[in-house]
Amino acid sequence: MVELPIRLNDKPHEALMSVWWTSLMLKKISTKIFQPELASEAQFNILVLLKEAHKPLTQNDLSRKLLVDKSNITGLLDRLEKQGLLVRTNVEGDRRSYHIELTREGRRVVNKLDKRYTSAVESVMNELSAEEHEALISLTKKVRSGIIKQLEE
Amino acid sequence: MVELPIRLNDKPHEALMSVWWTSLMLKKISTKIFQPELASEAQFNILVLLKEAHKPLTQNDLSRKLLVDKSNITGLLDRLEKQGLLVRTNVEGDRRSYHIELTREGRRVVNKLDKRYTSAVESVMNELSAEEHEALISLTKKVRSGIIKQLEE
DNA sequence: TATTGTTATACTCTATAACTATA
DNA sequence: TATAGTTATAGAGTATAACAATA
Repeated sequence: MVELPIRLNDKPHEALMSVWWTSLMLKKISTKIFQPELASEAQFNILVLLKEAHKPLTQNDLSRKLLVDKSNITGLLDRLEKQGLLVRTNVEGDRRSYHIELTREGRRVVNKLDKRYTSAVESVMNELSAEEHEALISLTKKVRSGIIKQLEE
Repeated sequence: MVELPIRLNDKPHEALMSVWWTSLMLKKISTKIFQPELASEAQFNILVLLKEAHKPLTQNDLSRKLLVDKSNITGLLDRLEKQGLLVRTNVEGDRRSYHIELTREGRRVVNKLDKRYTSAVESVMNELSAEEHEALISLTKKVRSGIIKQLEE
């Protein structure tokens, strides 16, 4: 799996597939890391977003940031709320919306997973130098801006 | 979404998350590209693997190459076979196994999607130069080798 | 009229374990 | 005993459309 499972003749395609397969593998280890506290990466993404946000987020905010439809955000939050990791609170001035807030337990869990996750990340990313980290950031950012254009077409 | 939705203080983590979010976006466009012929990226991965393979593949081969459990390969192939895109044929000398082969229709579909996919890839990857393609390939390969080590721990 | 969130529906994928047939 | 594939099950994510309450 370090090598791509297929051979490609053109480099742009190979580069994209290389990103793709890397993320597929990332997904495999992430599943291990998040268990047993969380069921999925989607749940982790939500908790991290809530943790890092400097202001309260609505379900709509989460939907836009995570590219997940609002109808599915409802279900994701239901499961996390049921586990006691977050709560919906009323928004003053807009009775249609909720602010999503981590509970104390939610904060504990996300911090714990973040540690576990960060240590796995360190071990993985030790393969690369500081310059290579920078390069990878800048290259994938370019890929994303290509994707944005593609999405707009 | 060109910018990561969260700010990170350390570069290795940022680099990994950048790969992660890029793949999340890739997944979004891939869903568009595969429809209506295929239901998922998992199905496309199987067809591409079959197309590129230079020898017949068994379900076990697919399972190992795609990191998908063999029990789930069964279901994936069932759906693709039902659509007439592939067939299971007996393997001479091992009555436990099947060789999975694309049908004429399967070949037609994978070629069609591959074209659609390739043209989207080109448009996305035009953002990068030839040298950058090479760099991205080599960097993500390093990340994968880090992941392999992590998986072995 | 537009927006926020919910409900309903119907697939698809995934993880796990127990099972059959064959090697 | 080990291996290839199937079956069964339950949980989780996704896409889509219709809906209620509020703005």
